[in-house]
Amino acid sequence: MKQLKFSNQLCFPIYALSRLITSHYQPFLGELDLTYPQYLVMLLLWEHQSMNVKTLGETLMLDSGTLTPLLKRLEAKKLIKRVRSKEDERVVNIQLTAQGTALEQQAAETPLRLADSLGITATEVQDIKDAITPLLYRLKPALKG
Amino acid sequence: MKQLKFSNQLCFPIYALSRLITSHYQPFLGELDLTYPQYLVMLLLWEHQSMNVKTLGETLMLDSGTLTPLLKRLEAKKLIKRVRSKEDERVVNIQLTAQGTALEQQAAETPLRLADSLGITATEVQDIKDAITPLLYRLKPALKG
DNA sequence: TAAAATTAAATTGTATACAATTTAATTCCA
DNA sequence: TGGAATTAAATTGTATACAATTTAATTTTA
Repeated sequence: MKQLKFSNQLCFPIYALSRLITSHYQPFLGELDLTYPQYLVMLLLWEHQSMNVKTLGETLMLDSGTLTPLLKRLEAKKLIKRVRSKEDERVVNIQLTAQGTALEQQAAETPLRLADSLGITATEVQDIKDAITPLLYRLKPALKG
Repeated sequence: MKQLKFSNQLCFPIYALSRLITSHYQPFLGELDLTYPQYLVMLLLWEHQSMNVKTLGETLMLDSGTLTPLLKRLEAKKLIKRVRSKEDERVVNIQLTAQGTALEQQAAETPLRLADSLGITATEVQDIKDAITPLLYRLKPALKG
């Protein structure tokens, strides 16, 4: 097998699928005025109320160079507050505003609308997760799925 | 199942894995002075000698807004030439330079080195491809795998 | 055949990504 | 305990992504 043949690459389908799924999110996230990475941050905050930048970064595998400006944009939209910790002044805690909390209701249908848009079944979701999760965990042991 | 729970999302593992694999390419592609998207373009050109921007864009699922500056950077590195078609002046053909052709030799070990870096087996590669390809094709019928 | 529609790239503007460096705060430890 | 090492964010700089618009060339069609 010719290793350099484009069609033999594994990474391209993953890279392409990632962008393709993100584009399917766009109409729904557009209604919420969120980008996909912003939506991931909001998902985590709806679940945990407050997280600091480091923990967000570990969970999303994004560094402060990506997160700091992203969080400033969420703050500008008044969805979150960036509060420097009293105990450790190096740490910035990200907290939901009332508006940010309220957005969860509007986002409630997003996963189902996305699944419908992708035309994907629960079985297929599980098959894909089962196939890629071992690799993901092996490459990034710290990641909490 | 709470749909908005972060851990229940399908897209995040794909998004994270895509970036994680790209980061594993980095040391090898760095030796070639290529980014991952630039490497994908070079893979296609090594296989097809010449492709126009539209065809590259269809294959990689990238638009001219991404490709035009990327191709200008490859041209600046003297790996490709951008030649406007005589038959249809709207079309820009991308051709390998001698230097771009020669780079294929240096890149020859990249797929094996990546597989080694990921610690992935041929079986696992196939499982992942099998799991995601149907979805990829369904969402983007034009894509040639 | 000439205006209308379409097409291929390029351009513009916004938002990630990420390496590398910087800044400021905290922890280590001789 | 006080300087060295470490840590958390922010900053800087480069390179994607992609929506929307623009430009120029080609094709359609009235």
